[in-house]
Amino acid sequence: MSRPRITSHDVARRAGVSRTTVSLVLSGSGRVALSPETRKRVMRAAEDLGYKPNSAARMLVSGNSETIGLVVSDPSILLVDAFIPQILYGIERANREMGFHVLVEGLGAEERPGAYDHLVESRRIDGLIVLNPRVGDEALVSLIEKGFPLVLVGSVRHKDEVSVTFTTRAAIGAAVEHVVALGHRRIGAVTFSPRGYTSRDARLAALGAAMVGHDLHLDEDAITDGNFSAESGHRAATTLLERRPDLTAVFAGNDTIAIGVLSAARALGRRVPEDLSVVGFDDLPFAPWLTPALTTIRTDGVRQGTIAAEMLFARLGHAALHPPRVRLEPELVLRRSTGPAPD
Amino acid sequence: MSRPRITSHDVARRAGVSRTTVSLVLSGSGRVALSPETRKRVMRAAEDLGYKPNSAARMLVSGNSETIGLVVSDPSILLVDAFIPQILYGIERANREMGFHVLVEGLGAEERPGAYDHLVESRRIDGLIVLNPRVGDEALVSLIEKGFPLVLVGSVRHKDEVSVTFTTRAAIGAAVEHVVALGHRRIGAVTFSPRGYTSRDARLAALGAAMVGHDLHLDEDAITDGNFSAESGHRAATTLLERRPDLTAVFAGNDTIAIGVLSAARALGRRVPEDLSVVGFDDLPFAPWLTPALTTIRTDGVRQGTIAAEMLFARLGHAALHPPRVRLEPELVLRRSTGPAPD
DNA sequence: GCTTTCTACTAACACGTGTTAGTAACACGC
DNA sequence: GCGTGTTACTAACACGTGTTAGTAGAAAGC
Repeated sequence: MSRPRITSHDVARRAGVSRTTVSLVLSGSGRVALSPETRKRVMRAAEDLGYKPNSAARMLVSGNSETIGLVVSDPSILLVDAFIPQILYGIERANREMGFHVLVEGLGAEERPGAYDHLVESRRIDGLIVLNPRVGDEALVSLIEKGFPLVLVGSVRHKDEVSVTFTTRAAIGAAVEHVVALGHRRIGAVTFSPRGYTSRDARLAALGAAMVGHDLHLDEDAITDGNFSAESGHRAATTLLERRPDLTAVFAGNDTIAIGVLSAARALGRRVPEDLSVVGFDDLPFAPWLTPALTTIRTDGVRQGTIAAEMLFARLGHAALHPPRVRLEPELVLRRSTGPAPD
Repeated sequence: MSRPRITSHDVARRAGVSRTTVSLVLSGSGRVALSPETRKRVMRAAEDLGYKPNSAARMLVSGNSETIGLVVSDPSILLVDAFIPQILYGIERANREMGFHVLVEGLGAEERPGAYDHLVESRRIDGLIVLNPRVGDEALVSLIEKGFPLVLVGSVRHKDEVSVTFTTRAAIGAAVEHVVALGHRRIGAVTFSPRGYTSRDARLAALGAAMVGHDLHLDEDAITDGNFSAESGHRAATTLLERRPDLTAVFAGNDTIAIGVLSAARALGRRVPEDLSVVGFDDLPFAPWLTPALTTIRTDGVRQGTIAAEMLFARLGHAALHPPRVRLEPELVLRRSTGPAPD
């Protein structure tokens, strides 16, 4: 271990040229003329010695780290919700293709003003992707206003933010249409999180709006909040179904919550879909294999992650420009957890 | 944006001392004497200016990046298996506590000899944690033999490896005991992956051994291989149950696979647990909320990740020494998916 | 009063790279 | 023969930090 590092100096000596030449060959912009023969010789020497440039030195002089930061607002969500890994995968793959690295950083519960400063100011990263941002995160807003290269997976409703989100109106509209067509009129919801997470609020608003379009109303007491986990979904659904036993359809905030809803329904002796229809959100890979197979709204987390990464590369000048806000369109997937309303 | 960076030079000027003094105050080993008053003044100046040391410069001179690499052997597993996020969470949290950063790197399908060299030789990371290593990964073995600080979450059965794994004998023994006590004698298995992943092989071997202890035999045709996803579990279980309709109990390679097994059983008209008992592995957060609630073997992924990180810190000299191989003991959790064997 | 020890600080180097300005050699045009 | 380019290369600086060797001044020892 700790055998002496090979530096560009060693390569230069072996190739019989100056260190400058080595640098120009291996990472020069081509603005300086070099004979093809010298080029070959240097590259050969580098290859022979197994030369890998020291990234710290490179960062120092260039100012770029070829690394992006990925901030997971509340990392404990990782434990229970399978959606984040999809996004992570998309981001990681896109970065790998660009030769970039991904630094994963969790934020604790504390959201003090300087939360991101350490990462940003230490120049460790060139840009940032923030997952599940919360409206009102001041540290985040200040970073946006400073103009730091930043992409949100989600939204904080800031005019200058760059973000990837999913529209909800059309798909939830279609889902409501589907459920209403099956005869349901008393519809409830179990969200995936407390208030403040924009996509929770957006999904709920879209549900309410779609119901109004059918002369229905989403009652306040027909909503209970989950907290990311299946267990929280089970508890919230139990509360909901005991308070409002007349409900015949429930929209779950996401598929993990839906697992809990299915479990709660079963525990209360309600058969799905005969007595109760359940609609999920996300279409995670396990959704078709639940009992019963879940009707849900498909969002493509991998794509969302990939696009977030591409938008960031664009801001860093490495890719074609994107519009500042990308909104993806999810899609209704019909399976077995929705059926005709009971009489 | 891009306002001039604040360097230690600026802090020095403001505090009226030399740059050296600033460096000594903020990160010196205390071997040089400094008056308390100067200390205060420097710290005050740094605070006022919001000084954050440039990490690249620091890395360059110190040789440490305070970053560990986390290699996910096959990142697409992220998409379908919820166990990896548990480990990731544990690692991330431990690193955050130590002030370390985590660089996540996926390996493509290609496993050429120099797979890890880029990360290691570029000095971007101080140490490495490898998830789901595969026996026979030469690049990995060569890294181990070079003595690079490396911790495996899993094993490649190398004599010098440092690894965290789960024992399987006792817990699987208990599970077999439980199932046999319920009257089952024809037992099958659906693995979570093809051959070559050590924990697949270990779980299968432990199952076979435990069965022998009860004068039973795990037939070759009572085993089918899944491939991480619930879908693959469904397919493999369907094949298995059609080939061996006499089986009354099935061990699933993990809980995600178990989702598929439950789904397949239902599709074939086999009730769980009345007609078929199912045992999972991992006790993921959703396991209690499946239909029926899953009997499974609890492994603590977060703890595994935390310990892996601590072992690495130990190797880097930042923490107390660990034994080179830690084996955690999982625990049988009884729920509703196992019941008396049908007559 | 002279040397010695101690305190508080700093000058100067090192880390390994990218890049700009500059040079030496040579060809070319007139 | 002299300026003008062109080609192929290199010396020297910059990036921002950690650390060692060294210095000036004061205190202490005798």
